[in-house]
Amino acid sequence: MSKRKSARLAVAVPAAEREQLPPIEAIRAAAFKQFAERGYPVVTVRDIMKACGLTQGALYNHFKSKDELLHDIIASTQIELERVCQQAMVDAGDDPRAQLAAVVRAYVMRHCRLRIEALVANREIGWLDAARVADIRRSRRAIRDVVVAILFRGVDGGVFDPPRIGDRLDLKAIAMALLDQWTHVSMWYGPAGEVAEEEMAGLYADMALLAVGARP
Amino acid sequence: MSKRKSARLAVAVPAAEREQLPPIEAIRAAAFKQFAERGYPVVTVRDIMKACGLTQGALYNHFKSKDELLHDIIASTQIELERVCQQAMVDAGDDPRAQLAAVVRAYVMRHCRLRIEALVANREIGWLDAARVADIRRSRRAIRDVVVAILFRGVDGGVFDPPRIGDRLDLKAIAMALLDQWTHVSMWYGPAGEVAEEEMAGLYADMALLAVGARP
DNA sequence: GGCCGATATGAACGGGCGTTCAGGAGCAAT
DNA sequence: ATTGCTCCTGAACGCCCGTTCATATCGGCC
Repeated sequence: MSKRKSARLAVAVPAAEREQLPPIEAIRAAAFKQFAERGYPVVTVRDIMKACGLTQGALYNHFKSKDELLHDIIASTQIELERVCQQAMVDAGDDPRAQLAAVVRAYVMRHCRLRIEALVANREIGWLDAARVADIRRSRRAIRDVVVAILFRGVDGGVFDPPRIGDRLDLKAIAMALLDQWTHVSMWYGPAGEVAEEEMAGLYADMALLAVGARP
Repeated sequence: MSKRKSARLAVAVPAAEREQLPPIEAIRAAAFKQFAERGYPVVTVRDIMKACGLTQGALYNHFKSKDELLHDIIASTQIELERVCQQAMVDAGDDPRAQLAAVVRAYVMRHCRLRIEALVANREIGWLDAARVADIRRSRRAIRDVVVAILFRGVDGGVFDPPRIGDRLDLKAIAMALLDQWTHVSMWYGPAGEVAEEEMAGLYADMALLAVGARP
């Protein structure tokens, strides 16, 4: 096997700040960067620790295992994403259109700005063991349910008219389709890109409102 | 490391047909299944060959390396996907609305029916070496360009009115957003599911037409 | 029957893996 | 000066990896 020395994904270096981070934070940062660039299973404990200027054994003073390290960094971003989405909905008032737009903006903006973190959280989750993966999936379901709830209120109040399957309305499928769209902007959004994060978030919000048949 | 004995993703067994396949096809099938379930880097050559009732050395009578095997199975599905999309557009006549709907349907239907293949093609591409990954990316770009071209003709002919960023129109971003949505249905669509493939494809087509502001 | 090309075997190779652990370094409190 | 604690080192352990290769098997063809 080629063992992948080359990068899967270019990621900007966090500059010279590395030196004064406490070791546990340096490990987290190095792990994030390397997992994003090359993927969890081919990044070795030795790789991560060398990037922090330490040797492999020192990892186990801060984490029980490589698996726990992955869970730690995924869980922290996932929980924060859940919080941001809940907050966006609450702050947006009562109109489901405003709520949906606010959640899309928050979600997409975060996936543009913190694309490394989003990438790792979404792509590497499968390497966690069963107990830890369940923890993350719960949070994902919670976000999906926020979207479903907004859609339901919008349909109920007559401001959304989303496409149906025959005469059935599958809000869960629609929410999944929208979330897939928002999530994977982190796969291709260019940080030095031509389009600003806010503009991208606005575009996605407009598309979402159109897709669910929001009345103007 | 846990080395992941458990499945990342449940996949139906191809039944008793395995026995009469020629060896190279049996290897391809076993590799597809295992890569989908557990991910390329943790599936060993020994795993794949044991699933075919052979030993590890026999792989190299059919493929030059594990990497070539991955490229072989990804490329075959990717090329076919490209062909299906092109064909769908051509068969749909001149109306960009019919063309877009046809491409969505073809794309989503394929990603529901052949979800294992789609999953591997989309998720494991990053493990290929640089030369082989370029080959696949070209095909993906070609599909994206099909979508961009349809959008362009639709806007040009006044039947699409997609959201803009300020006054700018970013058809590439819109095409990417739509493709992300269609692609990742393969991550959660349940084959024994409540919704048939055709219905799901129809739902996605409706959402796409709404999202680009198609006139009725 | 004898030969050949295609294909399978399974030991071997060189290397890397996650994790453990005995020992050492630095430092604050005694 | 001594103790005790935290943190780090780097060798060691047991295991598995992709790949190679000498050897064996087998079906078809002269």
